[in-house]
Amino acid sequence: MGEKSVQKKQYIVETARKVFMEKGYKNVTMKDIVEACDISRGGLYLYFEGTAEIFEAVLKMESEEKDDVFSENVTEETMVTDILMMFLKEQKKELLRRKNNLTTASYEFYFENSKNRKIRDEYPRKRFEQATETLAALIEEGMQNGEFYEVDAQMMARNIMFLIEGMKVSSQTMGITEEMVDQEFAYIVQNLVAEEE
Amino acid sequence: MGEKSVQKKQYIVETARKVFMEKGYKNVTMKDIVEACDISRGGLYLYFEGTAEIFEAVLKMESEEKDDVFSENVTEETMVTDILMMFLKEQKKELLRRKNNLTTASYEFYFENSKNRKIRDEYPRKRFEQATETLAALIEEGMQNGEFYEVDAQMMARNIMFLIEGMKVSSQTMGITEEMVDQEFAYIVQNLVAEEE
Amino acid sequence: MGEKSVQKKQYIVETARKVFMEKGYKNVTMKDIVEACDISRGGLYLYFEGTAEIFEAVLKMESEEKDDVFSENVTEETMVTDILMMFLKEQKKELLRRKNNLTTASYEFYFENSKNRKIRDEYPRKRFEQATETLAALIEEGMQNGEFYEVDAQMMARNIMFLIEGMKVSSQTMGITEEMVDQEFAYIVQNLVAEEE
Amino acid sequence: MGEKSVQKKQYIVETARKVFMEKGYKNVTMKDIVEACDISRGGLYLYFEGTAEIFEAVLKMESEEKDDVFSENVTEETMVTDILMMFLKEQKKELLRRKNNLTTASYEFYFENSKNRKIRDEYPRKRFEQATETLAALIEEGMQNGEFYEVDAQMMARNIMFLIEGMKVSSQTMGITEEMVDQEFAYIVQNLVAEEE
DNA sequence: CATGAATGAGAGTTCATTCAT
DNA sequence: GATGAATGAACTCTCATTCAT
Repeated sequence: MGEKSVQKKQYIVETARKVFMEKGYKNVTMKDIVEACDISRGGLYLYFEGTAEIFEAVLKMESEEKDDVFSENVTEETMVTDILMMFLKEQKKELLRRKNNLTTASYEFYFENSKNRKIRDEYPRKRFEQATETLAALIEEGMQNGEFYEVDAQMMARNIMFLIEGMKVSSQTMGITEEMVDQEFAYIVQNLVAEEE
Repeated sequence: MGEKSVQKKQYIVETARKVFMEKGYKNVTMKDIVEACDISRGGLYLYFEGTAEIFEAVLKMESEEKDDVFSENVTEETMVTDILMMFLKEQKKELLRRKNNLTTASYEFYFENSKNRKIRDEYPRKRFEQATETLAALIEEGMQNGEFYEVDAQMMARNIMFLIEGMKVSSQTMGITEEMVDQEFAYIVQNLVAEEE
Repeated sequence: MGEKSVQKKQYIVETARKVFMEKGYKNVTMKDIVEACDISRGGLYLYFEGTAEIFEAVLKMESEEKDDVFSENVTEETMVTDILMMFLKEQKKELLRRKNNLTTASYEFYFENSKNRKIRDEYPRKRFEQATETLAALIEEGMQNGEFYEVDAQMMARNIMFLIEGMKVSSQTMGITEEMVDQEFAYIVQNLVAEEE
Repeated sequence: MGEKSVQKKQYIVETARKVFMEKGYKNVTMKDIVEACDISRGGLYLYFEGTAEIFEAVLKMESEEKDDVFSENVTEETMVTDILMMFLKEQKKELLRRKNNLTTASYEFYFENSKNRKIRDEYPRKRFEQATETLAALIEEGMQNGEFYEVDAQMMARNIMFLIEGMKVSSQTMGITEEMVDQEFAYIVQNLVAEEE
């Protein structure tokens, strides 16, 4: 595949991403994507075999682009508590974002492929585990420099991740308010950050 | 609709329930249900206008049948801690049940109807809020008789529910192990139940 | 068929008539009539084999009930011109009646059965010929007592009937105004009635 | 839609036209047209959304193809009376044509859409008014050069059109004979054309 | 006579996928 | 590579008609 083809593929993935954000995963047809991309029906099939493959490409792009809040804007001296705060702020933003949100589509895709080990391991699990690891490391660090209480870092990290996952899915089903997010996040911080005296 | 019809409607809902457990919500067609019920195409339409209506009937049935763990097997003298344990055990059972599981279908249905206030309020929100209320009342009681630490009961209840929600959705996407459930639930108990001395 | 059955059949025909006025002929299903009559599906089939038979019964009823403007309110001394005027007035009323109008349904029924000699002869042709005959007789009479010009009565009658037929169908397709009807009828009268001097 | 598609669309319209002539409007299904055209089910939907759209295309084609008897075969010196005769002859041919006749289908279509202003104005009304205008202009001309009696041209034209409309619909319901047409047309001519002396 | 649940044929419509150009 | 017309399978939904009660 030449240079040009790579660009076109990239273009399709980016355009399809918007469609998935709008309509979820299962509601999107090849026709929808063809129309959004303004390319030919046959043309799309030259690059992708179906919506599943396209959505996987979207997920791959997402995970590559993902800004790592833990590495950005962070210098040696940044306090661990501040990094945690930034992480939570970022999560809050995502939780409350109504549009430009790939959450529903992703869940639908994961459900559809829950028996496909490759997909399951590569996307939802990987995402969850990586975040958990990073968070655990952060907590560890916070504990070491006395910012955080002594806890089981791994355990705590996973707990936070499940909590966020629960809020994320709830935001797509029953809806959640900013107040609810704030309360939950305050609870996390309160259980973690040692009060300065 | 006569006596007989009510029975048949009930039969359809029960049969459809199995189909939804097997295939999720969006993958199920009227044809699937017709075949599962072994009735005629037109016959099904006498009772339901489409899969959405059938699924709603399934949800309604579910919520009516739902065994209330808080009220069963509970006498005046049962310790609050034990009731909590029973609740968590029940949740664990549901979280780990691979088959006979309406979770995926429910999420798909909620996603599909997330902009439909009636559905959103009547099912996912109601379910969440009722469970939260009951749990909060339980925590309150545990606090009063000294079994539980002093916490913000409402807050704690919601936190637990989001956690369970997170685990529930994770069980359908990346999968979770019994060990993970045990750890999380242990964490909950540890944060709540005052150790006897 | 007993007394009671005759009444029920009559009731069905009358009710169906309203449905046909509302929806035309081809758009009406057995279901529509069952619902309008509030009887059982099977019950309707005891009396009629299908919509065609019902509509024929409606037509039969119509032709029996039809008030004969030529015989009502007419005494020996009534002027022929006045009878003509009454006839035209009656036609005008029918032409302009938007609702309670069986015209469209009738045409649809006639079209459907245009190759059925029995239907064709019994309804549209009979209706047309009877009206033509009566009109011709009237014109004849008018000519004899000097109220009307000398014309070919048969010819003139048929001409008038075709004209009315044209306006009738036009009223159901492109629509016609009261003014148009008045002009056409004035033209008829002017060609027929000798001016008194 | 490319060159090729335009041809195919044209082909569909022409083929469908025959089907409508055969079966009327309401009796024709997409399947009928698919089979007549010998194309695939889905293929037809690439060009038309339903029978209504196809029939409208047929009507459009008809009105574009319509040979204008007033402009053909007419030189400066042709007598107005002769043009009128040609017009009536043309009408007669149409009235008596049993097959290849779109009349029934058109009426059915107009009935179905009688509340749709766009359709009503664009087809039955336009057709009627245009014909009336042309006829009125012809009569006017005939009056000016002394071929016709002095009459209200507009009035007369409309009268003739309603008469023809009445015969047209009658030909589809009760049926009409050549003799009847001749008599009516003779009557028209007699009322219009001044006898040469 | 009367009921109304049940049937199954058939219409409408949409989509993934192919293939000649 | 790219196009977009074409296909046909699959689904939704509605009705006329039957039949056990």
